[in-house]
Amino acid sequence: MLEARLQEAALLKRLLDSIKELVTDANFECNEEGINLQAMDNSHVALVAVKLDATGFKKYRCDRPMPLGVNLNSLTKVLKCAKDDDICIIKASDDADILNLVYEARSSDRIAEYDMKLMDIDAETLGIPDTEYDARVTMTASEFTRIVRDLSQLGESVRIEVSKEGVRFASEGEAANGNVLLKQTEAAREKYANYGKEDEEPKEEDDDDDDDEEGSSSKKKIKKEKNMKKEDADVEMEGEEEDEDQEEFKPKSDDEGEEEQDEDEGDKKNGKKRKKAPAKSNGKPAKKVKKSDETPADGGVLIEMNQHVSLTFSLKYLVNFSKSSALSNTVQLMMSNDVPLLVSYKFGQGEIKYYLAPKIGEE
Amino acid sequence: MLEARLQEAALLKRLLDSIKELVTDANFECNEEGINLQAMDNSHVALVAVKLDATGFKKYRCDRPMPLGVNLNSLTKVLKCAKDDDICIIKASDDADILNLVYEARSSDRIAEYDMKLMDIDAETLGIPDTEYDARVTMTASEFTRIVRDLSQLGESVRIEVSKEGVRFASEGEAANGNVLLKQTEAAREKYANYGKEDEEPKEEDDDDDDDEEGSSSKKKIKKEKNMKKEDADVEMEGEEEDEDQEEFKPKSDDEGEEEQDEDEGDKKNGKKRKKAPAKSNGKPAKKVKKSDETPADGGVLIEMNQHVSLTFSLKYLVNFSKSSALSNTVQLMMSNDVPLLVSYKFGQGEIKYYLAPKIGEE
DNA sequence: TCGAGTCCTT
DNA sequence: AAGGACTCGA
Repeated sequence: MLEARLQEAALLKRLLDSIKELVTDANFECNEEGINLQAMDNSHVALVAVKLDATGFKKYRCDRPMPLGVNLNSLTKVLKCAKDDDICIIKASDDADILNLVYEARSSDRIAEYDMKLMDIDAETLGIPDTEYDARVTMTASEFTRIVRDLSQLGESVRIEVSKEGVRFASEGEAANGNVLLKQTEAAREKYANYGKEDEEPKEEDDDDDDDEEGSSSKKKIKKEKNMKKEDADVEMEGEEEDEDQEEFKPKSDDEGEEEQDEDEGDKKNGKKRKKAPAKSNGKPAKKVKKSDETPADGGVLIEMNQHVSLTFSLKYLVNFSKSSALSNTVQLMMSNDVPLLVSYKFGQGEIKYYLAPKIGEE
Repeated sequence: MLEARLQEAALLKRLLDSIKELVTDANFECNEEGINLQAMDNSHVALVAVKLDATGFKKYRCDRPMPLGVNLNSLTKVLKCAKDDDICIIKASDDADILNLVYEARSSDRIAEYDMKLMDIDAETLGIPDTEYDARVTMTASEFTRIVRDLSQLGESVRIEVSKEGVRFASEGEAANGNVLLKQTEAAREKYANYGKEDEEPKEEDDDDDDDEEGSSSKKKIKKEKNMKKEDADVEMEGEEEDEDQEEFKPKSDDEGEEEQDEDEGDKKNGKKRKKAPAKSNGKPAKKVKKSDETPADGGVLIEMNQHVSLTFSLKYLVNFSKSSALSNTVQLMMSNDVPLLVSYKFGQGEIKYYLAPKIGEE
């Protein structure tokens, strides 16, 4: 038995808008901690992972873990029947063959109820390791959207290059080449000082003891990352059907990875973890990270990095990912060389993460 | 070497939006005085001429005249990558095979750079004489847009008829006939009293002594116009490839035209030069003609004419021209019987002019 | 007058 | 399916 009451149907609607073109069917894995969805896109090039925390619901009850196999097109249709500010109650009985959605107007004078057929979907929940990345870029979602959309006019792919000074997105096309450089600014640094530290579990890291083992950890982390991959290989994407695309996901194996940029690395990497331990939160008061963030001004990025990274990705997917800007004002790009990019949008009740393998041939 | 710095990319964006459906490729003729573009539309029925004064740029440098052959679709794409309030720097080296565009955010924390391939386009710069017209109609761009769009729903063409009292736009269609009469009002007269006299070379008229020498000069001007045509025939549109459409552009041939209107003629041609000599500004204070004009109220037209004119034009083109209302709030229609209509939008940094041959058969 | 939603076009 | 334009509502 699952019963989840959502304050606003809009959240689900936006969520579905974000992923429905990438994925057609997916299991909503419900357990007492919340609802998770994970799926490869239809061409098995990208992976999307959604997490909705139980705490984000007005009411949440899930007696036992259950996968709800949903056709996203159907769910999108049903969700279109909800008004944005309707209260939305989702129910499924233990046999999990029907998803029951109730939309209740704020005023309670309208109650709509929909039953949607569920389906059995092979559970391919992939264990995605909480990898460490060499570079993390935090920026406004709208700017990211803008950049990938702009560049997608020119060419098929974009090279993303991160250095301490900023991040550069560069594309080449028949008619024109273009690149956009976003500089790290003090304003951006302050703006995002607390990003992901409130309301949100970092989750992207697994070092639970402490966030700031600066120094020392660079190697460790890199190793850890690799380890993770190995360890979870069987449950990872690689473990799945052998798709040639798959290969891209487990990039070339690490030839380098011995370097130390301890201080920076430590800082960066632990940034997320450090949330609760306000070790050095720039002294900023804990601003609520509401739906996303409340910062209005565009421009500027926060760069956290150990190492210069330069990766090339298909713009088509990035444009697709960027639809999630409806869910959050802020996006984070996590990158390590030759490793899939992680694009993360955190919102009040959870997070949506996209993984995309880099183009190997560069271009 | 060309380098031009534009305060707002929006100007270029709007400019391209205005013409990109009319013309696919065109030379941006750059010289020390600014940038000019001139092209026939794809079906060789209309001609568009854009002028951007060097003085309108924040910085402008052009060492030697150079034509930049641009595919307007490509340029449009590249310009879409600029935000409206970006500073836009255009550069081309002397070999002129690449156009470099840099967009700089106001905050300078974003710098985008695009390189666009240029192409060789047969220079067909047509010498367009600064013709005298029998009638000039000045009105708000939005009203013009509205009228041609409205009438285009009824029929294919519109008859524009100018009398002292006003201007009438009339169309006939299968389902309905319609006409719109705009009366000249005192308000409009005042509103436009200084239009084009500030910031801008008049250029549309050369009667520097007065705008309203009604009566007396009508014949004179007509003659002048014809002279102009003859004189510049070789460089005029007529001089181009023999397109049957061409014919429309050189309406009836001047039977008279032996007279000398030296002063007028000289004026016209030098009109641009004369700008600094504020001969007769109607005593109006020099209101800045900013982006366009600052007059808010719609309605009413200013009519300046020697002679009643009645001409029929294809609405399709007029609707197309009217896109330039993004550039200016005011439009001027210049007409003489059997001569191409000139539709002119003046904006802070220049002007865009469209020429359209009348339909001869009337309908 | 501005913003959001819908419809149409590419 | 996405972007732009237009219309209606707040």
